Amino acid sequence: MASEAQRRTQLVEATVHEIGEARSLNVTVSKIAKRAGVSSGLAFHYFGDKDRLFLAAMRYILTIYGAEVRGALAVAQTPRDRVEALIRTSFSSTNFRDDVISAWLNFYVLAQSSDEARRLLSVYHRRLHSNLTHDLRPQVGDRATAVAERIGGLIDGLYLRSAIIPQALHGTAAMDHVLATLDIEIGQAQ
Amino acid sequence: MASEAQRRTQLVEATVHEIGEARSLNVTVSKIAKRAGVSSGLAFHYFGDKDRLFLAAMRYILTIYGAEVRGALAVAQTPRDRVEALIRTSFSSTNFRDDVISAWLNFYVLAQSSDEARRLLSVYHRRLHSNLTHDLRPQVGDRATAVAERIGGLIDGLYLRSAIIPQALHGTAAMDHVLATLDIEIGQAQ
DNA sequence: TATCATTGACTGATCAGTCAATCAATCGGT
DNA sequence: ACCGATTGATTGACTGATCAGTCAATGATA
Repeated sequence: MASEAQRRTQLVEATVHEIGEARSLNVTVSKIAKRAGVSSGLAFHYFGDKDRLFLAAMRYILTIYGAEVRGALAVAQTPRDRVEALIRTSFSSTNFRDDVISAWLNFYVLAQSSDEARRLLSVYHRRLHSNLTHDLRPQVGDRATAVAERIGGLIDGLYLRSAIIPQALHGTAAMDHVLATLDIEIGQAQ
Repeated sequence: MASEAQRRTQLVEATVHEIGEARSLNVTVSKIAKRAGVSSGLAFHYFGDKDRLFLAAMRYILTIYGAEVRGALAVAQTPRDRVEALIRTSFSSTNFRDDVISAWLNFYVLAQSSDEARRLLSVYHRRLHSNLTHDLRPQVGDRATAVAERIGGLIDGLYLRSAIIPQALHGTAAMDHVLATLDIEIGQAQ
């Protein structure tokens, strides 16, 4: 017998793996439960329904991403280092794992129809934006907000491209483009 | 009785509408057929299976987008105008219709598991990239390729954000950011 | 004994895809 | 003009499979 917390984690991780394997949200609760080594009944017992299991998986992904960002920021010294840390984290190997990519894409789709999913996604966006703005201000002053918007958008867009069509744009190249944009924006007259 | 071409178009358009309404690919062929005013059997008769109906819908969206781009380019005079036209078209009202947004997002998901969907998506990417590169070259010289990559990525990323969380970023604002980036990139020393 | 974890068989609903049958248009021959 | 035949358009009932969610029963623990 395991504690509720352990089971929830197992189920959530299994959900991410299954989504990654199916490359869509078309995964059955039974398969998820099987992968987690429990019965389907238990999944329903703890999460109520499939939607809430998906949302828990989304929170899990966002939590890990958030932790990675915090870790990277912790070792950064200058504001410039901190912005670079934010960019590099977005293109880290963690975020290029097949299941993580698939999860993100499907969460974007889910965000269209689920208020809670949209809320979670906008929390991520706001946090990234506020981190960027904070560390860009010493470097670009009043332009910080606008530059943060552009750097953030560029991260999302290039991530999307390199995740889906890696032949056309490797993750490393994508990251370099964002860093190049950062240099250009910082070099602008204020 | 209607011709095969007419029926195919009706079914494809109905598919886009249904995807837009469901905000996912979880739509039944029966509902699509009903919306198109025909029986489900006819949909299978013409498209074979659901996947091929989705791919046809994707081609339809990309064709319309391509036509809009061609139209906008036709009236543009200078290279700068042409790049602007490409950017503005990506944020046109057509592309902000709910069903079109939903279709795009779901096509990104589909591209993970369907070779044909990925192929279609990379055709779109290559075309945008080559258009951008061509018209950027007179303005930024050898940097054209890199700048095109960044502008293209920014378009995708900001489109995604403004499509999903319009409260955080209106489509118009998103477009302005891309145009601002264009100015900055052109203003760079070569 | 009381409580919590866990199972897995079961139900009801949904849906992709099939198929045999009907309906409409066209055409070649008379 | 008329007719049978051929071809293509169209239907919708049907099947087999899948799956979300339920629930009564069992196992473990304190």
